[in-house]
Amino acid sequence: MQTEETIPVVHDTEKAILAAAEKEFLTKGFAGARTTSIAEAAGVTHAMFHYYFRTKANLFERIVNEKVALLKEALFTPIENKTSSLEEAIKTIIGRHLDFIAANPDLPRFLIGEVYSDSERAKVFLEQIRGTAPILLAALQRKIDDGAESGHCRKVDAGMLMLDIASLNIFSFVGAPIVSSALGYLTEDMDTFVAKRKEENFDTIMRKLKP
Amino acid sequence: MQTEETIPVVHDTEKAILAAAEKEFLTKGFAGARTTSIAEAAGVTHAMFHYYFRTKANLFERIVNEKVALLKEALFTPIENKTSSLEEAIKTIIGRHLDFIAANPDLPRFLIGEVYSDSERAKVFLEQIRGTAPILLAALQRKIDDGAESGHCRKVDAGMLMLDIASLNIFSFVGAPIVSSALGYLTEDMDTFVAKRKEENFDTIMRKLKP
DNA sequence: ATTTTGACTAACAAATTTGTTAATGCAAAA
DNA sequence: TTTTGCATTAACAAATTTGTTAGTCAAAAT
Repeated sequence: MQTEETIPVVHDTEKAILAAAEKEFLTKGFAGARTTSIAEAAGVTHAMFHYYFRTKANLFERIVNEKVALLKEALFTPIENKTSSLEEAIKTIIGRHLDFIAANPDLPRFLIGEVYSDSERAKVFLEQIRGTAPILLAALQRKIDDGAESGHCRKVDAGMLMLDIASLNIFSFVGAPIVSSALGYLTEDMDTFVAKRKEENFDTIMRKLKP
Repeated sequence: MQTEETIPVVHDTEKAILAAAEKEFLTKGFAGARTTSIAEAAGVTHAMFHYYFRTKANLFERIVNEKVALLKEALFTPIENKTSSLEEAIKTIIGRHLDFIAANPDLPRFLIGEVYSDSERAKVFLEQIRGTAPILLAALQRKIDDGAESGHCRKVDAGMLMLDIASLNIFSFVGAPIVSSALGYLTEDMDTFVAKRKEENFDTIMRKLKP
């Protein structure tokens, strides 16, 4: 039995707590999360929580940072490609955004809730947004202006367009429990729904751009 | 001094607690709200909270019910008017919705958060939605189908269109702190912003409907 | 062989938070 | 005038929740 696992397996306790905490925080928010519940879900003593992460606020901050880094990476990778058309650029932005949300369906609601209820705690998030969003917006505005000059599209404000895109993409998930209660369909599998919304939202935005 | 206030002025304590609780619950959610903070904000002893409302859950439920009734009244008043065109109907729906959100800017985030974090507590909300939304949707679908037959618009799904409308309207407010961080404008006064978005969203939806 | 190190537990402690209760004062009814 | 009922307070109680600490145990280092 010494063939497998000669490599030290160490403790997965820390990872278990991290995973449990992520779920607890994302679904219940900081105020609603209980360190005892996290420990219990991780299958360890609650003292272990403090042993590894000291305080609740500590672990919370760590998880927020991790998630924000993920978001930043997914969304704010430049689409500067000179050859790509405005249409392709928008398709890329919508696609990336929607795929990311589908992979992290609890994140939008979580960030919205935390940013509002405590401007201090999720400050990192706003800082990251403020730091990187203008770059993406400037690039998009340039493409729109170019398109407008050659008569291919209307000259719309890139910021407002991004607000439209964000609204359409995010609310499909954030409002899901409410919408699926009002309508019936949405209970169909998520992949189909995401694919449908991706096309739908892209169409909506392109129609808004047409002269 | 007996000229004024011969009418019994009774206690405004109850009202003060109600007002403070509404603010606390709407901004912090059930988990984040503290009964002591509510009492303090209302300027009364925290025992008064329990004297008038027994439990935290009690008062919470009462406020949710009140808000949901308000929402229902604002949104689900029929637009059945036979004479009105599809365009007018949509303008009415968007206008009503956006005005209501502007008057209750914390409500969407609150409902979304509570519905998700505790499906039991804000159950009333989902029940109201399920009861009344289909009526509005059916009426809207009829108008769309009529318009499509006479070639005035595309035959789109009323549910999906409502999801678009809800997304565009709600997220303008829910995402406000985030968006205003990414962009600068939005710090201008709310009325101007609401008026702008109302037009903008109406335009977006009408473009989606055009053949 | 013994010392040390790190993961871990159980028990405790402190603070917060919700809820209760007995006592007080006061205004209207009896 | 007495009594009744209601709003209010202060103090207490119970439960929850976060955080600490002294000590155990096993494995690695010396």
